[in-house]
Amino acid sequence: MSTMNEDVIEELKKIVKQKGLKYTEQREIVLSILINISEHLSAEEIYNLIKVKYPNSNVGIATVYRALSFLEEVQLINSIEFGKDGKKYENNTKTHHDHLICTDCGKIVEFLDEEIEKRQDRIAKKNKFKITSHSMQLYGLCETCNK
Amino acid sequence: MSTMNEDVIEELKKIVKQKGLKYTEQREIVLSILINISEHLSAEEIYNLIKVKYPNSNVGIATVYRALSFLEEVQLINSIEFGKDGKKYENNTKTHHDHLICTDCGKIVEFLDEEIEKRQDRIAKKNKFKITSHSMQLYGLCETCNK
DNA sequence: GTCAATGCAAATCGTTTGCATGAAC
DNA sequence: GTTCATGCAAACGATTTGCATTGAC
Repeated sequence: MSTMNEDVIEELKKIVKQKGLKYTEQREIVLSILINISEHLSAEEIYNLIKVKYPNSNVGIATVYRALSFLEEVQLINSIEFGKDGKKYENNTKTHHDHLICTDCGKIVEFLDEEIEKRQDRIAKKNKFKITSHSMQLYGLCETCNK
Repeated sequence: MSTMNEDVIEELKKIVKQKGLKYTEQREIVLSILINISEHLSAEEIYNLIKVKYPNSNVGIATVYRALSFLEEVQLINSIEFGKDGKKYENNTKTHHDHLICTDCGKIVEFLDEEIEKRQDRIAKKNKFKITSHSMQLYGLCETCNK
């Protein structure tokens, strides 16, 4: 385990204590899965990974959903709506970015365009909206699948 | 009924015939609903509207879903993923646009920013993706809900 | 008459909930 | 010991499917 990962776990402990809640192995496991993988995972994929990586633990799918909601609420992870592929989660240590998604093989490329971000803010302002989040996905075929 | 609406119905008849399929009242009703309303509707909202507007017809919810898939496939309508609000449909007579969505009252503002569109294409090209579609939603609070 | 399209009910998928039990504090 | 979190199974909402029937051609 890297130092960074332990930091996030410490952060979780702090938040849980501060909220007067209880620190459980299950929440730590769900967070660990997302910290140690760079992919975007669905709740079910996380559940399956837990069964592989922590075979001695007994974590129910409902607990995975509950842990994910909690972790998102306290901003330790993010969720992204991947259209027909449903909701996926990623850890929140990375900076904001959007996604380029191959509809054939599922490959995902992350990108960030400052100018687009600025223009989004401008559009919101023009329409008197206070933006809380945005979601932008470009769907298409990656180089390999386009042959 | 305006001339434009009848045009779209004619288009549907043409497509159905060309594909060797059958022209049914149900498909026409679903398309009519979307043509005559400027809102974004879910499958269930369309189903309920049919019961109100065409009380003598007997259209099942399954047929609504099947008609929507078909109409989207032949590009007469579009669907948009509205995050937690699910999938919604709109007719395809309008030009491409994105959405600004109020998470409180559900208000939707459509917008188009040429520069953003251009930059999206550029990002795709740089990553050797062939874009087929994109989805961009800005979520936030509208003026009224932000008070 | 043929074959696609329909209505209905059952099935499915992803997610949430109620509740009795177990674990953290 | 109290209270929160869990596992399990049942419930849920949205969508899909199987199948016998109907309707377009």
